[in-house]
Amino acid sequence: MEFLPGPSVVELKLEEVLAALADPVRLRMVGLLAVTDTERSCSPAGFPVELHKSTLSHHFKVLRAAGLTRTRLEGRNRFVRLRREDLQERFPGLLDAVLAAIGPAEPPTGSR
Amino acid sequence: MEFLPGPSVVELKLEEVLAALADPVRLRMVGLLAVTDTERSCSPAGFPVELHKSTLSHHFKVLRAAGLTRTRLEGRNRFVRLRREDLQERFPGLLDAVLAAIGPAEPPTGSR
DNA sequence: CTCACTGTTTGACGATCATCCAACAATTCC
DNA sequence: GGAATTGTTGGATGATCGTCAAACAGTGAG
Repeated sequence: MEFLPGPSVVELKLEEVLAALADPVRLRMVGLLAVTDTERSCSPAGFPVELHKSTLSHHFKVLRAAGLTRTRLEGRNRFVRLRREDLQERFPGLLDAVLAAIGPAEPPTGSR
Repeated sequence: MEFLPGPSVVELKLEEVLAALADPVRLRMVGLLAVTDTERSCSPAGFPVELHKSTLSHHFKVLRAAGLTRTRLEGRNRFVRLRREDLQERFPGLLDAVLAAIGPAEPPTGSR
């Protein structure tokens, strides 16, 4: 099981976490990840946002570099999930407050 | 008693609050304001940051526009304070978590 | 081995940001 | 009334950001 590198718990920086969350696209991605609190494929099916795949890749990288998410490799697929425990340990209550403020995100089952 | 205009509680936007906090200078300003949780003069004496006064003015404006602070006018002086209750009402736990994450800020009495 | 798929990287582009400088504005002091 | 004080504003500057397009890279399927 292989993961892409990211900061350890003690390396998490408040400013980077806040900066990563201060973008509407990434805030929505975090909200979607929080819905099931499990891994989610990086594919457009997993994140219904109308952006170029390179833009999504950029945002995934920012979230990972800030330490908000962990990315696992499986063949040519990437799976990403929130680092809720790590963030809770480093900045207690921060992510929960942000997720509560986001409000109910749309469920992953999309019946439009 | 006259205040500069700012958003009402319901007008507070999560992304703007996070964006305002995602800057190291503003994060420090918020931390300093939280120390005494009272009004603080906008003068350089109240905020020991080595920046141009127009830059401080810019940051005060961003904090106020995001709804993090309220600014009161008194002659040619400005006094600013955190809107802790408003932020707690709108985004429960968010500001407390941020302030806890900032850690102990230096006390306002400066005996270097 | 080639092609398809999933993502990443690089560069270009326009927009936004933080900073400083100079000028300006309102208030206070003498 | 003029000077000083406290801030604000506009503009310039360089840096950063989000976006897309094209090219690239690793893995899987046939």
